[in-house]
Amino acid sequence: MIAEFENYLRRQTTLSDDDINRVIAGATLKKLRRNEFLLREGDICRHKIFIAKGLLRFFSVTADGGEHILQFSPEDNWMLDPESYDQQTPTQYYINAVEPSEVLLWAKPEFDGLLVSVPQLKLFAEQLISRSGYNNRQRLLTALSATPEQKYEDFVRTSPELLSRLPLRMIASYLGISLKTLNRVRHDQLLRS
Amino acid sequence: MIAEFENYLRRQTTLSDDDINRVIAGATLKKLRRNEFLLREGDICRHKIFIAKGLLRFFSVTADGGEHILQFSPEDNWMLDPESYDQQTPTQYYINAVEPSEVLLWAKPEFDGLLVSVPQLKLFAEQLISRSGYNNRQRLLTALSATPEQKYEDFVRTSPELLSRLPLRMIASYLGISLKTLNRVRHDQLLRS
DNA sequence: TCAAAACAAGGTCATTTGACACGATTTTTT
DNA sequence: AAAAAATCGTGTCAAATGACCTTGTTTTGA
Repeated sequence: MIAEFENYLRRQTTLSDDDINRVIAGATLKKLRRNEFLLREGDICRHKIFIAKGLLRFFSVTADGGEHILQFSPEDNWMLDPESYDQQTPTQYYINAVEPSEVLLWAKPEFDGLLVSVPQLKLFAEQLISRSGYNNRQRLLTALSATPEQKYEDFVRTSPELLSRLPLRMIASYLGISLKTLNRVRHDQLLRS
Repeated sequence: MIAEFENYLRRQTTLSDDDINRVIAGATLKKLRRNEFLLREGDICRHKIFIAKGLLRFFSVTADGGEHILQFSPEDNWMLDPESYDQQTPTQYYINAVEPSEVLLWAKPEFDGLLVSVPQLKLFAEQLISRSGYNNRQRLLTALSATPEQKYEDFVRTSPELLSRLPLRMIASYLGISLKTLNRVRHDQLLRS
């Protein structure tokens, strides 16, 4: 569980052994059962989350009870509500485990300390924020401009490894289309191949 | 034109007079005619843009020729393609002037220099990036979950000052709905009021 | 100031989409 | 191992949406 995170840092950064140990020392371990929640609407997002194993989802629940998934985070990714975390204000979102998962948590004060004492980590964090921004922009463009069929093809192309790990209703929710429409798209593609 | 920017910095930051002058010294002025372009697909986004007067739009053109607007930036706002700017790679987007506009430009090397020599500016820039991230996330959620009517109401609520400055076809493009649907929503709201 | 272009608003119609309901399976949990 | 829950794929139908076209008006730029 810690080993996964250590390998991740070695692959993605050039942090020294000491720095890596400093970062790890600040983390708390947590195992999540399927469907267990890490954040609910109204909570304050107090931790940065690294997913060592499993798969989390980040979603919103609208007034009519509909769930809308903004992000999936499988192992070797991070998850948080940036707005709620940065400003320590109540969130409008939910985070829960799609699969049984193992995560590392850093409380904000500890992580802020690490950002100062490990400057390399700050650079790395900024990279991650940038990438997340690019992704969101691309996702917004797709949501605005693509047909349901294009949205699904895009998902298959960019996240093939998630396809078999997610129930179709979650993929539909992520793409902003109904389950019915998603089934139609998949059915039509079978005919064409 | 520079006065607008100076006022903006005084309102939004606590930069010293010296720092403000340093930032201004790095800028180039440019006047834009209605519909003039600052960035086209394939270009590299070489400048940060501050809008002193007028209104710009940031959009993508899909294979079928459809325009999809991701962002409007009126006076006292910034505009750029972060991915193309950060990495100096070709963009997939367009930026042009909705109204005759006056902008300030900083080439990336100069602005990077300012971020180092004026640490306060760096903090301010990070704030802006965060806010832009929050906005994008909110926008993505709306695009995924809201009905055309809710999207329009949301736009009227969050950007009333833009309503009268934009042709309806651009608002429709920004909301990801057809002009026909937008007209229907507006017509129905007239009846109800 | 005047011609050209852009725009708002609406009509028609074919298509797409979602809501609801239904078994047949598969997966999860007890 | 059995019961409960979740999932997948499908059928039907009504409603929502977009493509295309037209008219009258406003705005723009020469």
